[in-house]
Amino acid sequence: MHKATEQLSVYLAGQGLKSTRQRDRILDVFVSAGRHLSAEELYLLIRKTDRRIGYATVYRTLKLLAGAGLAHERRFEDGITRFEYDAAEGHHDHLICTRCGRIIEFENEQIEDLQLRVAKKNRFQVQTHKLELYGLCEGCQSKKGKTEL
Amino acid sequence: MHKATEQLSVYLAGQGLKSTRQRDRILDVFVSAGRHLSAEELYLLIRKTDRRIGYATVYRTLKLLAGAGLAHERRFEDGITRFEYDAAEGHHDHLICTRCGRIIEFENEQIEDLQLRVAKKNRFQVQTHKLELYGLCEGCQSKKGKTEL
DNA sequence: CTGCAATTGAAAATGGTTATCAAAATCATC
DNA sequence: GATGATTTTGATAACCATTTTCAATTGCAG
Ligand SMILES: [Mn+2]
Ligand SMILES: [Mn+2]
Ligand SMILES: [Zn+2]
Ligand SMILES: [Zn+2]
Repeated sequence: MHKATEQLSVYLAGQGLKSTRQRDRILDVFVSAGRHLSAEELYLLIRKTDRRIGYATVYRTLKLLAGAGLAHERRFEDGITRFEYDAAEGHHDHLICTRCGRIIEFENEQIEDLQLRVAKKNRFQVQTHKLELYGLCEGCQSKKGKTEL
Repeated sequence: MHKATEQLSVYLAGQGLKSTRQRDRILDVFVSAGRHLSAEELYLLIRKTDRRIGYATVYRTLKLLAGAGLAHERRFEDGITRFEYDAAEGHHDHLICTRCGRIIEFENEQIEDLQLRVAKKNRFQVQTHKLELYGLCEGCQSKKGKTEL
């Protein structure tokens, strides 16, 4: 039993919720993928080995995982909600290629500090934040053509 | 004729597009509002003095204004697209109150510089970026209750 | 004016996501 | 292991912001 599966069990038990084949399966495929996934992408991945899982269940379970702290919800500019497995590594932000969709992650303590300073100056109490840089990844800078996002 | 109206005329002429009562009206109300507006909010504002304007036209015209460089499209976490009039003052980012929806704008050159440094380190060519801090504005920090966004 | 391309408004379509609800599964208790 | 209250599931409909459609109207060059 992986760490994630264990964590989900604990969460479900604590909330008086039930452990199901679907929830275990969805979490397993989600964690294995190891990347940002939309509900549909995850649904299609799971379908490859298990056709007895409904679309709505994937949506519901992703929300559940987010509530359990196992997934983070991300909404980039294309309007599609994606989730990423979060093994509690800590916060990070994103570089998003507008041509191929590639996502690069980064952390920058200096920027985080400056954000808090800006908030303080405006007497604003920060709960969360979002920093996304859109542009061309290394591989896409040489190619020609229109963007994807 | 305001600066914005003038700018729209020039844009339309240059693109072989036509000047219409609707476009002038929408731009006028949009600029006068002086804040971030969704298509629906703008539609309702216009309705107060002119009932001969369609919903679709407001959507289309906002896109047009964005293309003309007169409006900036913003998508915050509530999923509704908003537009703000941009009198070419330059770029800014946002603090967004999750309780009352208030939007505070800020500019921070240091953060912008650090963003470019992060991009460079990842050999990423930045086109645009988005920095949003979500939390409680001064007035909402004292009050109790649930959030809006 | 005239003619034609651009524009409009009402309504239907779209697309991602959520709600509904009857059937099935889970699990504490016997 | 059987029972039964409660939760979960899957198919489908509903939702809702936005876009598309298309016939009627309008702008404007000639
Ligand atoms: Mn990430
Ligand atoms: Mn703004
Ligand atoms: Zn790329
Ligand atoms: Zn507030």
